[in-house]
Amino acid sequence: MPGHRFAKPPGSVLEAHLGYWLRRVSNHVSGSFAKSLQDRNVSVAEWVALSHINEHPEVRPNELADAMGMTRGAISKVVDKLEAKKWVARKTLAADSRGHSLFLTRQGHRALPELRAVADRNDQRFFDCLDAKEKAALEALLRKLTTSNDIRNIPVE
Amino acid sequence: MPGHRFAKPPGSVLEAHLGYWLRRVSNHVSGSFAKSLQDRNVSVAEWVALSHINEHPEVRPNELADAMGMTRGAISKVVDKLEAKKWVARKTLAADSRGHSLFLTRQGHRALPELRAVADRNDQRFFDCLDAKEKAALEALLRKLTTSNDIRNIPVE
DNA sequence: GACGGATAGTTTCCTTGGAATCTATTATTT
DNA sequence: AAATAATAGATTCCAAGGAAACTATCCGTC
Repeated sequence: MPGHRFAKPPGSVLEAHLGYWLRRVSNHVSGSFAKSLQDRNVSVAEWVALSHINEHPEVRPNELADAMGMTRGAISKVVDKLEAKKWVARKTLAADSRGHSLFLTRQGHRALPELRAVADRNDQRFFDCLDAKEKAALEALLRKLTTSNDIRNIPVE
Repeated sequence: MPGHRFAKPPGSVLEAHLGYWLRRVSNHVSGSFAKSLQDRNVSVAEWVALSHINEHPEVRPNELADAMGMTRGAISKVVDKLEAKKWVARKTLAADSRGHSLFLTRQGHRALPELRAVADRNDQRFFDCLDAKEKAALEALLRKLTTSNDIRNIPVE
């Protein structure tokens, strides 16, 4: 193992930052995922929202925003898109007429499997180069970073 | 530890994807970095470009785009910003008048240390929760993903 | 050495997402 | 119960980045 003896091999300032590597890889993975989805005219954010609403029926836009790490404004637009596709509907709460709850339409449910397949394929393709152990290690590290930095998580319920 | 015994605890389809975790953490780290920089009116992309040009004087926009994983069009705009700040200058190549080379101005050099400090702090803060071993593991995994997926890398020279 | 392609960089158009504002409703205070 | 504050969601405005078109130059061929 050469070059590990005298402090940081000069390398690059950028490369010294884990955030740099993270951004690099993440942008690439997400970018490629976005490209796979764009044949279907679906954005990554739409997929995440759809999937989340599916798993948390009756979520409120508020919570969805938290879960997805986006602002309410952005979520509002994403939901608009999904509503335009007739995949998601908003229902005004009985208790509080300011609030809505979100749920999938029948069509939304029908759209899920294919999108999930695209997501699965994309993920597999990218992380194929890691063996099971490495994948587990990566996931564990990312989870640790998530919780340690109080990154708003999917309502764990 | 409940619910860990029978195959994949249903969890969530999203959470099953490493790309999801990656995006989540990466967005958060970069977002926070962006916020630290915005007092100085500097974007993450500008920091990366500045730093890269510093370490590779005379790079061409072309190469910078490759290195940063951005399009030439986007780089053009980032360089515009840096030029407006008088931190970077373009010099037309003698050999090929289509091409430029980029280099830091004196002011650009002077701006570096403070920005580097911001970057360092941000990175430390986020990855503080990992010990040295974990950090090394994470970096190794990200590097592996980078090379295995042929993510255009900083010209390794 | 003129013409058809490649190439470098720029520009234009479009989409996405954040910040701040706005509207409508509900909660709280007095 | 009137007035004020807080909250949910939508809207507006802006900056960033990709795709594709555009401009200027260079290269290879004839």
